Amino acid sequence: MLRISKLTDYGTLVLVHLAGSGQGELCSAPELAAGTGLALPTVQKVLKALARAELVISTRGAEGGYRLARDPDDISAAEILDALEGPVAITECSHDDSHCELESNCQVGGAWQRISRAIRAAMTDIRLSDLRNPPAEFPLRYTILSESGHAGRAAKQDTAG
Amino acid sequence: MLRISKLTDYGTLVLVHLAGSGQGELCSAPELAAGTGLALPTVQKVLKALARAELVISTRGAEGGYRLARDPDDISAAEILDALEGPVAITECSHDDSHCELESNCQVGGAWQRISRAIRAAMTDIRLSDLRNPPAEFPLRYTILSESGHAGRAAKQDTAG
DNA sequence: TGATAACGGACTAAAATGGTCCTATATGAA
DNA sequence: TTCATATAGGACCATTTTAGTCCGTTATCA
Repeated sequence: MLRISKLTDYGTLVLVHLAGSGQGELCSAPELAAGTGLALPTVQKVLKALARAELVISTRGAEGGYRLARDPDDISAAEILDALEGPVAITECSHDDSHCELESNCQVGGAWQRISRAIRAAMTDIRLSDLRNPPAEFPLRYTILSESGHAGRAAKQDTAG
Repeated sequence: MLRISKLTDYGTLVLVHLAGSGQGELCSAPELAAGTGLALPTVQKVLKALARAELVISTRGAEGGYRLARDPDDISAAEILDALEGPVAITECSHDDSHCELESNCQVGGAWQRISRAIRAAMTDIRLSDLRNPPAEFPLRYTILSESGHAGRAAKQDTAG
C-alpha cells in the first residue's frame, strides 16, 4: 500500500515534540510519552532508532534524556524515514551477488527508479520545521493520496486516552 | 519500508509486455507468463486485479485474453499502484467514525499529506509508455532511493529459469 | 461437446510490523 | 556506596500483510 509504518509516524510525532521543547532542552522518554500520548515502550523504541540514526542525541543516567541533534530545519522527512524504516526501496530485487533472473525481461527497473527519486526528492524537501505547523485547512483524517479511502492516526495505547 | 509490493512490480512487467504486443493484440495469461518469465498463477492474479481496475480489457473463452484498455501513454504509474495495492496512504489513521485519538497532539498530518501529494504527483507523471524504454544508464539492480542498500527483482518461480 | 481461458474467491506459508519486556549500563543525588 | 532514574540493546510474541497457489464456475470457439 506504499504506506509508512506507524513507528515512523510516532517518530515524527516525537521529533516534533522535541523540536517544540527548545534545542538544548532534554526530554526523557517518559516525558515524551506523556507529551505525545504514546505508550512509553513505543516511544523508547522509536527514540533508540532515532538516536542510532543520530537525529537525536541521548544523555544517559538520571536527569538524562534526548534532544535534537540538529536544527529542525536541518532534518528532512527523508532522514526520518531512513532512520525508522531503513532505506526506501521501490522494488525488491536480487541480493548482492546476482542480478534479477528476469533481467532480460525487466524493462521496468529504471522507471521505478525515476519514481523513487521523485519520492525521495519530495521527502527531502520537507523539513522537520515544516511539520510543526499544523495546517488547519487539512481535516487531518485524510492523509490519503488517491480519491477514495481514509487515513489518520489511531493509537491503541492506553496512555493515549 | 515504503516499498511497493512484488505484485505491483509483476503487474508493471505484465503491462509493459502487453504494451509491447500492439494495442488490439490479445495476450492470454499463459502467453504473458511465458513472455515475462513469471509463474502462471501469479500472472493470473495480477491480471484479475488489472482487469478489475479497467487497466486491461479481458476477453473470455477460447482464443480469449487481455489487452490494454488504453494507450500506454494514458496509463500512469499511480493508476497501476492503485490497481494493485489499493489507494496509496501515508499514515494509517482512524476509521470512518472517529478522529485519531492523538488529534490534539497530532501536528503532523498535514505534512505527511504534502509528502503524499508530491509522491502521487511524481507517480502520475510517469506513464506506462515511459516504462517501456529500459534506461540503460541505470544498472537495474539499484532501484533504491537512499545511499545504501540494494534492490532489484528476484523471481523465485520455477518458470522463471 | 470438449478445449481453452477468464472470473471469483479461498487458502496456506512466509514475512513484516507493532508492541512489550528484560537485562545491562550510565549518571546524579542522598 | 547505594539507590533511583535513564538510556542501550536486544529478545520476544501476536497480529497483520504479502506472496503464491489452487479450486470451482462461467464464457467462448472449434
